Amino acid sequence: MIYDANDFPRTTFREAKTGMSSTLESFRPVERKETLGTLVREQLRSAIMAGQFMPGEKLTIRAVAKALDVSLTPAREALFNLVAEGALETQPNGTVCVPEMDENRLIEITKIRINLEGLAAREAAPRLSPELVTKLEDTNEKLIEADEARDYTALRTLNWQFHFAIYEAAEMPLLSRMIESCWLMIGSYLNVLYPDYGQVNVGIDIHREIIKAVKARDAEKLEATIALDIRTAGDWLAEMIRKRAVNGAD
Amino acid sequence: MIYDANDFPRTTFREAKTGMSSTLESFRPVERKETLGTLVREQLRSAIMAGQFMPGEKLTIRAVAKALDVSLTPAREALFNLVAEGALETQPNGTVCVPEMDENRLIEITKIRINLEGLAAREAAPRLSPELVTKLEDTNEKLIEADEARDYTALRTLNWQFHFAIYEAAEMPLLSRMIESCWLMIGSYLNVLYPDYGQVNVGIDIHREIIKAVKARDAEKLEATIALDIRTAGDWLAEMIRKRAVNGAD
DNA sequence: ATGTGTTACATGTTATAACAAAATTAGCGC
DNA sequence: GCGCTAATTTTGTTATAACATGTAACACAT
Repeated sequence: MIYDANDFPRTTFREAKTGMSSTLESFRPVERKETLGTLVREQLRSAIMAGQFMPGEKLTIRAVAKALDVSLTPAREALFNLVAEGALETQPNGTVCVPEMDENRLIEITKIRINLEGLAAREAAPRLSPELVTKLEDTNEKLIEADEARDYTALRTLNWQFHFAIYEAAEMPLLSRMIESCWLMIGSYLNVLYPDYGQVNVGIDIHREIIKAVKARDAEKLEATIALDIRTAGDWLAEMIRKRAVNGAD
Repeated sequence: MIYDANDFPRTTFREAKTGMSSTLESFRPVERKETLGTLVREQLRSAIMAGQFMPGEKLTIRAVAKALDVSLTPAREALFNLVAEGALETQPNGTVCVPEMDENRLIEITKIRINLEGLAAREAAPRLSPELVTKLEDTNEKLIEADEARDYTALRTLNWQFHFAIYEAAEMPLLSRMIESCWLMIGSYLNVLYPDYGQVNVGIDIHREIIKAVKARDAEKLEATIALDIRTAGDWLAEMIRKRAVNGAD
């Protein structure tokens, strides 16, 4: 109930192993049974990404275990994995909580994002295919529709898909994962700062520019435009944080 | 015995919360009691960093638990936290193992490192103090001594301290942590590829250049020199991997 | 000797119980 | 009402047992 699972398609690391008999050639290796710990972690990941937790909110092991009807063991595993990933924090007494966002943290994450996503853009540029362009245009269409429909949940998912479609083209799985972690770190704050609005509605023009750069396979422009996108979102969030501080919201 | 703890000083994330009475101003928050899971994780981290595990080596939960004389719970927690951090991997059946290093992976990590550590260098540049310069010179002295004494364990620790002294100056804890993860990912291979040699002995000249740049607070030169350092190490490792592939070592 | 089926063992997964420490609440005296 | 103490509850930590699954070894039949 609380932990509503959205589908931010996660980059996977498991490759298919080949080598079967002739008639069974078309078989794919059976999908690995997901452990409870993994399932819990993905649920939490989606909830964090969707901003369903308040900054500073405590996530007690037992509460998570109860909410998802599992024992303490997988709940604890999931929480601490997210801590290790940087998405959550542990307080001195061991309690896991959603990290607070201050301006310093936001600035740091923004700088890291510009570097990491810039690198992904540069590396992806020479590998960008016409198929990807159509996919991006398609995603952007849906994104605009979602924006007009004020469906900000879908909007956020589509924004994710838009950006990671490019980053995946770089074929740098470790890099993708790091970028993902960065998104998780800021994802927590979107809904808090914008209970009613999305953060990317101003970014649609920038998305058009990104698509142009992808079409042209212009690495420099692509990187610059993505950096602009990140910076814009960062400035926006920073302003929100400042407002919040002035208003004394807590 | 197997899991020999070296001291790669870990960047910590627990900031001191201020707001004490005047006389107790100088007090530091009491050191958090380490949990078994944390201790196991740090032991494993040191062992990985020191390259004490072979690439592909399986780390079974029970073996770790037995070696450190703890139950399965903290051993499992430690292993999976390192997986979440990217230092270890899980096989399809859930077994945790040290990731294999191929050239693609090495190239990817090297690119990421150049970006991340370059960012840290740029950000650190304006904050570099004369005290840091002396510290770096001191560390480099010891490093040269360790190199001459062929004490490659000490050498690696000192190399770590040298680089992270600069990165810490950037005061970007999240960035430091990401860089740390990168070092962990390549650390595993150093001893395997160089059972008898260190990898930084050629880097001492570069270190001198780094110190020069730090003295001059020249952000561009610092970044470029660090990039050179990373690239040099990467090329060296890549060559080793190729040799190993030809020799068919496994 | 090879292939096959069965058994034994190793290993990951998860729930539970017991414990300790922290946080909260209740109670009491002033 | 305020402050302090004690009791209660909450919460994190860890060990253990039970279970499921995967792997290896072994015996047996062809």
